[in-house]
Amino acid sequence: MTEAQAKPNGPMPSAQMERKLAKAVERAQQAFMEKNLRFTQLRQDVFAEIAATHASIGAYDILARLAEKGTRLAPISVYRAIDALLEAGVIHRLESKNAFFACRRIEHRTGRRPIFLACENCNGVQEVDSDGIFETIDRLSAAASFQPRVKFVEVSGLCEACRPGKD
Amino acid sequence: MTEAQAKPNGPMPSAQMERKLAKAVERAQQAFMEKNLRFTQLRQDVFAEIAATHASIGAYDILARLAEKGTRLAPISVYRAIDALLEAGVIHRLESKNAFFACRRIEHRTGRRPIFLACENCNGVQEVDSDGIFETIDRLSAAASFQPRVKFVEVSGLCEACRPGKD
DNA sequence: TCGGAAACGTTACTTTATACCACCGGGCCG
DNA sequence: CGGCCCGGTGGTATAAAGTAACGTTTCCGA
Ligand SMILES: [Zn+2]
Ligand SMILES: [Zn+2]
Ligand SMILES: [Zn+2]
Ligand SMILES: [Zn+2]
Repeated sequence: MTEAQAKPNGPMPSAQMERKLAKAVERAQQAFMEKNLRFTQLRQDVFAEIAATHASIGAYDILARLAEKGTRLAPISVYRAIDALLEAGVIHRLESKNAFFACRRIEHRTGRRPIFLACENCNGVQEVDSDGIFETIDRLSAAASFQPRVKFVEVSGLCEACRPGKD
Repeated sequence: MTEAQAKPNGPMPSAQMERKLAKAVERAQQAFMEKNLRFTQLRQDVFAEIAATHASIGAYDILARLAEKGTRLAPISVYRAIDALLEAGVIHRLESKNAFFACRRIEHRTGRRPIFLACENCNGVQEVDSDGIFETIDRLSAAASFQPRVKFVEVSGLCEACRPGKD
């Protein structure tokens, strides 16, 4: 896993990946500005690392990758950056895996919640529209006199590419 | 926050609690028999500890409570018991809290999935019928060419008893 | 009754996450 | 200008959650 210079992360041409990553970072910056939060260097570095994987990644993996690039950090620093990124809504937390991934849908930052489809093989995550699930949850909660605050809908399985019996 | 949770259902005489717990243990035993699994002493102890809280409880809390009663165990032993209890379907795991609670709906052992309403104040958990949510998830997964394996829907919030602004 | 599988004990370890305290740098008040 | 607050950061240490490895015991069916 040592490459000349750039991110060795997938079958996509490095240049194109770089461009996409830069765009994602730019969008993140925008999100921070809109919420009057500071997109510091550390936060940017951590976000870039998460966005670069195009999958879910654990806090300590981020730590390790940054370390490889010369940025040695304490875990707490990464977690603080992650907290800020979560607050800005530019990443999501995958509860079932204790991992994080970059949000690719701008509308999530305005309160709209998706559901997460997490591949057990490649760690890729799809965010798909909840199609009324959260409304149903609200209704069920109300019927149970329960006041919902945070709702998690996560599905673990296999994505199309990782599915067996297809070639 | 490991001690003395208020029960969602108010104070209950100790004798009655004992009786309820005994019943729960008995039902668990039944479930183990039906699945040809062994309801060993360790598993029974761990289950009793979980069922006694009437709320979600972490593995290390179980460990501590058993230790107080003279049963000193290694973490792995508790986790092995938990695995068996999960397999038998007599407890559920709350992914968003890394905690476990006793199932109070027999029908869950036959594949029917509920959604979980977890109180952030008292740690009580309600299991309510999913009312088609899981079917919706299946549909959304199919539309995304995703093959689901494990699904969970968890809601974190406040139960009726813990709700502010009501007395 | 004996042989293999399941359960358990013990030790050590990994992974995930937070507490605590000091410091720095920019905005703000006097 | 000078002192102060405050959010962000660095560093150390430690808590919390979960697992690997390996040997021993217990159970159960042939
Ligand atoms: Zn998103
Ligand atoms: Zn995949
Ligand atoms: Zn249940
Ligand atoms: Zn409550």
